[in-house]
Amino acid sequence: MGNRPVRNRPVTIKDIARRLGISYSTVSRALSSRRSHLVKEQTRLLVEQAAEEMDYSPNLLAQTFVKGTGGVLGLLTNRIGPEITGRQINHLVRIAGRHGYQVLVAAAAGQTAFDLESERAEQLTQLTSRDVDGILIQTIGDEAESARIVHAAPGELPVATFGYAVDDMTGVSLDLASGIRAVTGHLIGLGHERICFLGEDGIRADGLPALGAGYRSAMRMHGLTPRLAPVESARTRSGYRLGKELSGRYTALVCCCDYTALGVCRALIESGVRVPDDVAVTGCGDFEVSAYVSPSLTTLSIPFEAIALTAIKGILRQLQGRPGPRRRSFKPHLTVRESCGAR
Amino acid sequence: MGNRPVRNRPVTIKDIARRLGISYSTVSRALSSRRSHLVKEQTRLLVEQAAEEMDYSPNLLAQTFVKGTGGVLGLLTNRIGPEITGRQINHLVRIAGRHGYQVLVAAAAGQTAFDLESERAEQLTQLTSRDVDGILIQTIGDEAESARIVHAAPGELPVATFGYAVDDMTGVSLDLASGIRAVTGHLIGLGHERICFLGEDGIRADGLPALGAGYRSAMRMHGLTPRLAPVESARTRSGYRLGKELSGRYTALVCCCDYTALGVCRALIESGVRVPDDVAVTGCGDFEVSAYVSPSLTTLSIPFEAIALTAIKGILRQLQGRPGPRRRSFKPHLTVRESCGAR
DNA sequence: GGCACTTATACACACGTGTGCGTAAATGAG
DNA sequence: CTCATTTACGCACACGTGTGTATAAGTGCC
Repeated sequence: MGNRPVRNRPVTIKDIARRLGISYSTVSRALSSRRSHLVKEQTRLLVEQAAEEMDYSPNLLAQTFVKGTGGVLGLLTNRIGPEITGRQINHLVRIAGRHGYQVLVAAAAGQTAFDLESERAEQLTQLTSRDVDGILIQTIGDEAESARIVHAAPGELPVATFGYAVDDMTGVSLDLASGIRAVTGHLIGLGHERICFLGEDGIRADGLPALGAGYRSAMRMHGLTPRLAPVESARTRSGYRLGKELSGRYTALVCCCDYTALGVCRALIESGVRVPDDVAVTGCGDFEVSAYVSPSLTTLSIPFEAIALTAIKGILRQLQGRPGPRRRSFKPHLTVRESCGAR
Repeated sequence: MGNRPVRNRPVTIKDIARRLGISYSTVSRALSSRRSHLVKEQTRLLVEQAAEEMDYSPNLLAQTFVKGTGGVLGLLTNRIGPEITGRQINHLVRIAGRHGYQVLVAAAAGQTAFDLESERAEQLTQLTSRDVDGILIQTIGDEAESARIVHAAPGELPVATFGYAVDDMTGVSLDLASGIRAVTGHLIGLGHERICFLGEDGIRADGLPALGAGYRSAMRMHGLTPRLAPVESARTRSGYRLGKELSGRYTALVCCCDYTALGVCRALIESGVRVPDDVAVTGCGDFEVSAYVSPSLTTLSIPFEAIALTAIKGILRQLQGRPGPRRRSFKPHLTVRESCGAR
């Protein structure tokens, strides 16, 4: 890190004031004050014209500094699959932009779980110390960090989580457990009994781990013994490997991610196992391609865009002075296609 | 909007100074100055201990304000496919985070092309007026805005474009034209003559429009007449529609995007056309699923992560005072799989 | 034309931090 | 013990903008 970089300083309101021979507070009022009676109409016009000519643009950093508000939302992402995270960032940025906000993205890339937690806390304080107007927190996949997050997020700063519910904070949660129960139930209804779940075996009842829990509860409800195959990551490659191993041992495979499912399908097909005739496969997420692959994928449709929109609405609501936690839960929707053999 | 939000003010160096009965400039030096001889070791320890106890964290906004540098990179995205943009944002955020930077993302969502250009300019000045340390500009797909971008980006602020080359600015470009020539040439080598390109018909020789240009040049080189089918967007749905229309009129379809290609494949298969036996299909991008669908997709592999890394390296280089434009070009790599019938 | 009153502008301080410079304290040498 | 030198700290200003308050200028009224 070197010293202050030398750049051609942009014009400030002081420059405008100097040129017009007036004080810069007058310029400030002329440009920013809504109550027009504080500055003479003629002066305002002069100032605006000069600002235009001198190509003035306000220093948003200074404005944020003094006003404590500056049109930026913070976003703390989570290390789940890059596709989901990337897609969510994209949605959030677009929606925020529509409301006049830019998005400051912080990512924690810790190696160990502990590193990751403390890194997330660190990133959060960085966001707050930059005086963002609100913070969006993606909460899926990591364990037990909610308390720390809540603690790190200071009192009145608008915060919205999206992923699983965190205590009584404003946020958007996704009921993955009920969704995966629906998927599993659907397969059972089709006559399957040897059904395996491919994903991480979660304890907690929400977030990504909820998938495993939901699967187990559905199996037990029908008197079937649950079988879980742990997956390294929610990627195609990982599903492919698992598909090679599991080939032929089950009649149905419930995957924690569409990419996992697609990898599995490929592996099965290469091994001469037919999908869905020999083995049914389901995914989770309903990615863009999932309706167009062959066989098309039976999966859980997740309203990613609605979730992003609702999270941002939650922030905006708090910014408008309507506080109080406001929780909203989305249910994923079972989309039946070819890969489960139901049609 | 609204007045300054009331929050529990975080502790400042003044609070520490008050508690210790010393001046706050001493506190500032104790906490930030690298040259240890400016403050007594004992004082430094006292200050650090107090800071720890009071849970002090520096106001990054104020630091940025006074130093002109604050660990934030700006990113101006482009409205190409949400998948590519999302993925690139994800890469950039992760890599930037690894170097201690957060990323401030600005998105322009203009409806008309003109709106979009002026919005991009607006977003750019917003980024600079927030004193970001550097700006990453995604340049793919839009026309003729390079001049405006260059103009809007002030003198010495480190800037790196990625996408196509912009004048003599530091950046990363992607030679899509040569890539698509390789794809087209490969199909011609397989004996195809009735080859259609599915994408936008570009004039400019770089960026996404370069795909059309590259295709045409390859066709002409072999004495074949180019045929172009315009695509609405680089999405599966759009490819699917086109696939229904074109079914059977060509022996090979060169698509501008993997998603387009997958949509096309689906449409063809539904119509009873076999891929690759009856029609060869190729994509562009080599997305995560493309190796795992059936038939697996012959496509152009684009080193998205390397591009992101190189762009950020370009910014860091300038920040370390090694200026001067530094251009780097990547060539996409032809990845032959099943959908073209070559294996 | 003087007084009360409105209006438009200037002055000064604030936001939190960094830093050049002056100065008091501490230290050294003679 | 005195003077020169180093060391550690405080003062004051800066970054660019917003805003409360004092004040000068303008206006109306009798």
